[in-house]
Amino acid sequence: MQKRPTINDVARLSGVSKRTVSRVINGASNVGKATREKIDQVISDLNFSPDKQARGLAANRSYLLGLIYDNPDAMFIDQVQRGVLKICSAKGYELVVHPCTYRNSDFIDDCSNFVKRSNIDGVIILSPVSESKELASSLREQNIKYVRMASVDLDDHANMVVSDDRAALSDLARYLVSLGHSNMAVISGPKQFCSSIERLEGFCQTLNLLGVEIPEERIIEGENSYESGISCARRLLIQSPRPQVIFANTDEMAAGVLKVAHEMGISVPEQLSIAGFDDNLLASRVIPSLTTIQRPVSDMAQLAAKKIIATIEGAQLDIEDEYLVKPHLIIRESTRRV
Amino acid sequence: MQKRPTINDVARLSGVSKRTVSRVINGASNVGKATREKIDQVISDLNFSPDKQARGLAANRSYLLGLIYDNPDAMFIDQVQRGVLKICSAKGYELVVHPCTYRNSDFIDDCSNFVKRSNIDGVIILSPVSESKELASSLREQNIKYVRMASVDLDDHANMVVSDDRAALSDLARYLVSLGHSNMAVISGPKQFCSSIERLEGFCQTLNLLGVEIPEERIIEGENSYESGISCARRLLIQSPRPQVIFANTDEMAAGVLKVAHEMGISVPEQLSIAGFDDNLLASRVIPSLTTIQRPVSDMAQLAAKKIIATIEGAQLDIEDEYLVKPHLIIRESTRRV
DNA sequence: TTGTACGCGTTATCAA
DNA sequence: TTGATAACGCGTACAA
Repeated sequence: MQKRPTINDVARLSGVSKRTVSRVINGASNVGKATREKIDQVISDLNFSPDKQARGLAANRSYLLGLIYDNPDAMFIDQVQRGVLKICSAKGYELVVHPCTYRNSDFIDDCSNFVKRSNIDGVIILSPVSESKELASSLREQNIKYVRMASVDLDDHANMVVSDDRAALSDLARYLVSLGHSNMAVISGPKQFCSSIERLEGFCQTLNLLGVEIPEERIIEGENSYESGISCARRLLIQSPRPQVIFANTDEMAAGVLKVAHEMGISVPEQLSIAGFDDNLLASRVIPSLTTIQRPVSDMAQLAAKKIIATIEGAQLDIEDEYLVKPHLIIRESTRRV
Repeated sequence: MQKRPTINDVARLSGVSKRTVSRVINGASNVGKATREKIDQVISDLNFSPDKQARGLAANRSYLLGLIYDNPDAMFIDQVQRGVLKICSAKGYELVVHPCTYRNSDFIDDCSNFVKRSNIDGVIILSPVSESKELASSLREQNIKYVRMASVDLDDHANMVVSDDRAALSDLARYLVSLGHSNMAVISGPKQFCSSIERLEGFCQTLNLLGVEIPEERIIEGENSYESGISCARRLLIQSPRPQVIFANTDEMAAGVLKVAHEMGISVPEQLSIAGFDDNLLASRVIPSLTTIQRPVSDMAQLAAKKIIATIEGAQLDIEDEYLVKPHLIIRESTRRV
């Protein structure tokens, strides 16, 4: 096993100083054309690539990107990771993951330590952790660049990728009304998350516009989990008259509703329409498959990666202005005309 | 924003040389007790932690662990990542992820480049990529430590964590026979994966022992996906007499079988018992919920992390001998006595 | 038990 | 356009 070539080897073989090689590596403009070509040749002959450690030590950069999240949806996480990697590995960055626990009291410290220890150049934060003002300001203090993925623009657009959940739920509302429904109920997400509010409001406000009102007792707060979906559905489905539509804040909860409907002998979608959010793996596998809302997760992740890298490298790109993406409605079997 | 403290600051404030501080950081034994305590005090006062880059540059170590995989089961990936992190972040390592595409022709190069670029100290490889002899030897050439997670011990035990799928399927076979079944069918995984073979053989051999034979036309090869489960189930469920049990190599495929049974009006589990493998999210959400086999994924991941770190740090631990874990049967609603 | 001095592979300052 | 040379923060022969 031979040792990795260094910048010195390149310099020696090219007959120039390593400073010049360094210039070529970093794409500086002030290098003679012939010199540059010679060096590029030697680099590719040697299959040389600069050592990240040394580079980081000298330039105070690690070429490492962090990903912070506390999200139970594994499929979402996986899509984000792959999306981010598609961009960042092409630009010479690696991705370091850091799942955490939002509700823990040492959550901020835990994340701060992570960015400190790992020396990452920047970090992408997924919802719902991304909604934490404290985390964002802690990172700002440490002078760590970040991009937050969320459902509301709670920061400079350069630091945000937002999914327009509100608009998506407006679409869902319109669709359900177009099916002739008016007797609806909602299992919302925890009210402390902006995303829950956005979705709930987007849904209800559009319904109001269309002349449909949801009575207060038909809007209950769930915890986004399957079990929570089950217990909320039980409370909703014993009301009389029984709701004919339930929108659940996550597919997991929608699956819980489906389960309860099945237990109670309520047929879906004949007697009850159900809609979820996420386009989780479940959504297409469950019988009947779920009408739901799909965010362009990979696109969002790629956008976030582009933004964080642009910020780190100090590029002044138009990309800073691009920040809003719109989820779209996926109609499956769980919803039907009355 | 103040600058991070360095080893020099610690040395100065403790009134010793940095060589001694270095000894304390790295847990060398030959340091006076009083000196050590003094230094530890200063370190915690300053909230000092050694810079990974500098450390890596000097010692030729990066304190980075890699994770290589090509597995469509996001939940599995997520569990592995969290399991690995539980161990490695406690020991001062970070986790760098690298999803890849096994069937691509440049797969080996892609992974080699990854370990080279990222400077990781070691890598954990998940199945089915872990079954690649070529990847393993390529890593060995590059002198990168690795641990492979698989269903067969295809390497030194120090480099392996194996899940005894064969034994688990033996359990499933016994269980199904105990329910009085004998009329069974199998949708196996792709035959080029060892895991598919292990599961199939574990199942069939135990059945044989118990006097149950599966005719050849009732063992068909799927691709582990939902769609594949659907097409295989169609072929199986038109056979007459119709099989009363189908074991599918993954829960995804089992969900496909469930779907087809539903379409054909075959009630599960009354007329057809179904079993899967993975304990995927689906398994407990689908109606009826799936009898399946669960691997102790987090335990396996933690074991793998312990092993890779032990190898990197040259520790001669007993942990090298521990390598086998056994998945266990989870009985749910999709299987029933005839 | 402790300390001195150098090297790791890069970037950056300053001069030529 | 190029090149000596000093950082960067830490580990480690070697010496005391």
